[in-house]
Amino acid sequence: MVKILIIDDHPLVCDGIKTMLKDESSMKVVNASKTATEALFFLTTNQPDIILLDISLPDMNGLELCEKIRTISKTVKIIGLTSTNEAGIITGLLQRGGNGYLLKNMERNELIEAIHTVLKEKVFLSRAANDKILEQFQSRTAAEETYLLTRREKEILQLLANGLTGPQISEKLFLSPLTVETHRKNLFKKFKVHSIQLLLKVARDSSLI
Amino acid sequence: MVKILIIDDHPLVCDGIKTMLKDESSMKVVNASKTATEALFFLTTNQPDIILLDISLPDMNGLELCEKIRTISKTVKIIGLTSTNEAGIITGLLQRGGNGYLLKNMERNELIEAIHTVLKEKVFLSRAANDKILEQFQSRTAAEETYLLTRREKEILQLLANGLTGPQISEKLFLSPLTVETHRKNLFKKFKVHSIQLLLKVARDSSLI
DNA sequence: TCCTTTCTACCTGTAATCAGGTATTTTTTC
DNA sequence: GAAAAAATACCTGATTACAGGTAGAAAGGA
Repeated sequence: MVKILIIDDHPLVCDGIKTMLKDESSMKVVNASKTATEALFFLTTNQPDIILLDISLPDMNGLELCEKIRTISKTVKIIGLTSTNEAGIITGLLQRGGNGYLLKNMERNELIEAIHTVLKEKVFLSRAANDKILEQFQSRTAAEETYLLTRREKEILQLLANGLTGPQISEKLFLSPLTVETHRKNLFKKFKVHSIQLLLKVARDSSLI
Repeated sequence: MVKILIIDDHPLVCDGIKTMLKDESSMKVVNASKTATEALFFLTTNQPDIILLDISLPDMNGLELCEKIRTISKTVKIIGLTSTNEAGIITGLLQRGGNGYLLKNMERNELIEAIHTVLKEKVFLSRAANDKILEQFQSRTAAEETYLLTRREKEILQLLANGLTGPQISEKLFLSPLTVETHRKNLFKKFKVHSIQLLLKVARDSSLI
């Protein structure tokens, strides 16, 4: 009997998962915790095989909780659940000992498949999660390839975004003000702008700052 | 028999609502549409009493769909569903003929109460939604009271945020460049900054632009 | 109708930005 | 070790931003 712990503060999600699993005679939802604290307490006396873990909980970040659970149990399989498909969260979860990732708009068969996969010591990523990681990688790469900022340019850009003036940046980085000017002009050329305000606007819109 | 249409692309949510309502003998979920298109098609031949409407659908904004549904039926009660508690969405829904608003982390009794309330021709807002509207109002009021920008100052601020220079703004607003300078200096004084970059940073952080 | 607020415009002077480059040194890559 | 890239710094000149004000007109409120 596969024992499943749900950690999610949305009753809809918990009820939905129970409904999806009710015909799986080999699987049983043993608890549904609404908070990280509740879950951790439950885990002091219980050992589920699978944890379905919402990434955004009221009292703790899901990634943080994943890490804590992993120190408590090396063997429990942790599948992340979230509404939004973000590459950073996916990789963050896997780096903290997570075994899989599902979006809340999953279908029943996908949930079942995820559980079977992680029980076989494999990592499960939904197709959407896979696509998102790839897309994000390509997108960031494209953005970085579009502008190809050097190390110094990135640094100057960030300091400009923080509101520093050219002279202030030259003082901070121990450079000649004229050097900072040159970097600024190089940034203008790369971003095809003619003012610091527009430079910051485009950079912000491109998620570079 | 109260006929309920669910419009939501998350199977978990649909299953969860069905589970919550299964003991309500006077209520029946007659359909669960995953997209706006599917819902609108369903509504050509069916007349539910209640619609539980997810605000973010794959093929249409929920507020837009609310408006469309309202042109099809003046009497159906529409309760918005969303994960995030945003005052703008809440008021937007009500302005488009919605009858209520629920967060997806609702409990079963809250869903039941919402349905009963809107059937009595009343507006239902969850406590969280009510609190959010009040908080947002207070927050914006506080921000506006803090800075007390005049009409022209707000205009200048927005144009600066769009990347326009002083001379460009003077041309656009048919003002003397010196007038724009004065407005800019007044903004600096109110925000206690000494550069346009910092002005925009603070204004952005305060959600004024 | 008067007072207050907002808007408009001006002044001198300094600092920073912007443009359009050139050129040398250092670091990185092959 | 050589070539390429990055970093550094410089030049003249023009434009814009910033500072610290003053002052009158128009609009709004009491």
